[in-house]
Amino acid sequence: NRDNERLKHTDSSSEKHREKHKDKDKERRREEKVGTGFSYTALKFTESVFIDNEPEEDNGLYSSPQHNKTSRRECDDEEFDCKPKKVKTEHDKKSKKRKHEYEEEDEEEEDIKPKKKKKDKNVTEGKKSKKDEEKWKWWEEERSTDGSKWRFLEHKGPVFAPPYEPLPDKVKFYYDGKLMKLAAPAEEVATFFAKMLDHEYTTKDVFRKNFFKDWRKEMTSEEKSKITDLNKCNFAGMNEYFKAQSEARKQMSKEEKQKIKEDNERILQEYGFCIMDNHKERIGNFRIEPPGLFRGRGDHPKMGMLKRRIRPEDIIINCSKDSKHPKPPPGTKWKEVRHDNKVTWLASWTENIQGSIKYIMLNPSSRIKGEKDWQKYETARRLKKCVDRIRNQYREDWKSKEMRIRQRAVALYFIDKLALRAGNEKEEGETADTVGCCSLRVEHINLYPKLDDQEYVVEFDFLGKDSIRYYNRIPVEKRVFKNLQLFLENKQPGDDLFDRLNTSILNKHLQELMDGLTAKVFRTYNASITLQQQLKELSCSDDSVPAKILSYNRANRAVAILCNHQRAPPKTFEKSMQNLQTKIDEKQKQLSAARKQLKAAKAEHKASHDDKSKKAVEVKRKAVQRIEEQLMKLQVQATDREENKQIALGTSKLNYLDPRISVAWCKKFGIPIEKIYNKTQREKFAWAIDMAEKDFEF
DNA sequence: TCATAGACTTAGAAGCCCAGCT
DNA sequence: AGCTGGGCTTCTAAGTCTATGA
Repeated sequence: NRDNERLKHTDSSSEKHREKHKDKDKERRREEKVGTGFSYTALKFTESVFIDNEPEEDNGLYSSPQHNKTSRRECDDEEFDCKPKKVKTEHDKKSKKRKHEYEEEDEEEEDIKPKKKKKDKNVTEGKKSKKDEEKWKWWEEERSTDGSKWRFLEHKGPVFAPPYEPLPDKVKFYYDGKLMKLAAPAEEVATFFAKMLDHEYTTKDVFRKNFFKDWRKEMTSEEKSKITDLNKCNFAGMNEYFKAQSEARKQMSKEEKQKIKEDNERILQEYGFCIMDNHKERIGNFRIEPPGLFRGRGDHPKMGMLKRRIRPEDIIINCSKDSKHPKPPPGTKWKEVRHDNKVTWLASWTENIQGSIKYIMLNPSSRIKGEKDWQKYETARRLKKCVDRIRNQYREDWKSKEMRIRQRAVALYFIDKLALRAGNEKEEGETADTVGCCSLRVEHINLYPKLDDQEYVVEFDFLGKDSIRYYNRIPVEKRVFKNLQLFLENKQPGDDLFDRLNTSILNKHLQELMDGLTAKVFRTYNASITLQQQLKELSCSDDSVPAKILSYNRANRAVAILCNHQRAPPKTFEKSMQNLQTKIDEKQKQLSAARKQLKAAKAEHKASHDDKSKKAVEVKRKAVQRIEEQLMKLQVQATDREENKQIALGTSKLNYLDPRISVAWCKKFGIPIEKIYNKTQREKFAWAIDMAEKDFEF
């Protein structure tokens, strides 16, 4: 039912509504709190009103959201848990996987310098320590229990964006038809715009307005007085210059390219790694974001604003006291150097568009990220154990006489059934207007008591994270439907659907249901359980390897659809599909030709019965078989690609699917892990690849 | 209790790069 | 040898959720 059409931008006609009523809502809530005793909504929830409206009909049976059919209800099952505080005991008791104890003191010096010489003899110096680090199995070691994230941290600080290089004089900029030479600051900002000329961003009103406002701030007073209208600016010369530059870069000789590559590699080796607790770890983003024009997604009110250049004076460095502190570039200072081992970042700065903090952190393959990731899936597995109880509970709560509890229960049902995000409140005017579950507004749903042959259908249509459209029509249980009707009463399109609920209330409730439970755990849980279920359903051990992989991708796709992970159809999609089809057609022709030959060979053999013709038949038979296989492979590829047109598998693979499910599947069906995880993914999921056996159950 | 700051995960797009083709 | 399509990597925005402090 899902309409895949993307819509990254809706008209904002509802905005005014929203603004108006948001205030009203808040007032209403406040009023109630202050304690006038009751509000109009509270009044409605007397028992009698309730019973009148809703005859009991709960038979206790329902098909659980998604496909999960676990019958286990116990939540206190003391299986392996990933929480640091519990690790010690559980490790000792339960985990057979952790192969050796971690002895802090002894290891202090060992691993910084590679010590395992045997295997590394023939490896070059640079690769030696890397090889060694790749093999570090942090998942077999103890975890800290005191909330500290590390004991030792040393790094060289971030790499700054290269300074601005003024344009050569031959590059012309015209204002109102007249040649103008800009001073460096204004010129730099102008180049940001000029580089984007082909992008549709630059045609948008908001973008242009924001850009122009910020650009003018960089101008000299003389420039400022002259340049008053963006429409009179001619950036074409600059634009061409940059195009020529990138063309020239492409045309560079092999040697030049090689040199650049080597330079990059050197920077990576110097700045791309840090030492955390005796291990060399890869840093995720060691380069500071260069200045440029802010590109928000969807209808962002701040698009086009100038993202200013970050200087050493903006940077806070985090490292251990007893480490070699990173040096700021000559003649500069850090904003601060601190030693906070309760956080994982190495450096941070405050960004000027939203005023939020940006961080330099480690790569997903690092221990610190991996542990957290592992823990995330363990929490989701704990949810699996008690999800039935929680589902029964929220179903009960649909009948509550308290409005806030009903809203909470219906919202939770959506989060569970549809894998919606929690939906924090956002500051208006600061970001694009997007919503999640708790922040849904009346205008985002439509109710259909009957639609086609289905009853109680809810239609969702809203922009979610990244302004990706969520569109779905889904039949719900009658009680949910009735509740929604109630929530909608006396509301305007811009009002909150769940006016008595926010993410903080919801998460507090979830925390009471299960330790560590928050809204997003449902997404992780439902994604992973769906993958496991789909894999079970779709895989067939008799299938060929490509067919099995198609099954895997389909299972992955089911999850991506559940989580609404969309992508813009690749620009070259149609063409590449056509190319593939041509290949298939050709292969088909080849096949029928080969079959004909086989037939002829058979006839020949029948007539002569000699050895030579028998061999010929065999040869032809083999050929037919080979071509059939090739054709099948192509057809599978085409199917896979077609089905994937607007669906992005990467996000779920990377963030929602317990990698142990995939690893176990590979082992069970004899698929090499490389077929489903590329190098980066294998690095990130090294822990899972190492520990999951074929019988792993999520 | 509430708003805000801070830390960290999740997200799609853009750009790069290289295998496989002509 | 050059071209090109597509996968991989990088980038950074946009979420979630917790901590903090008034």
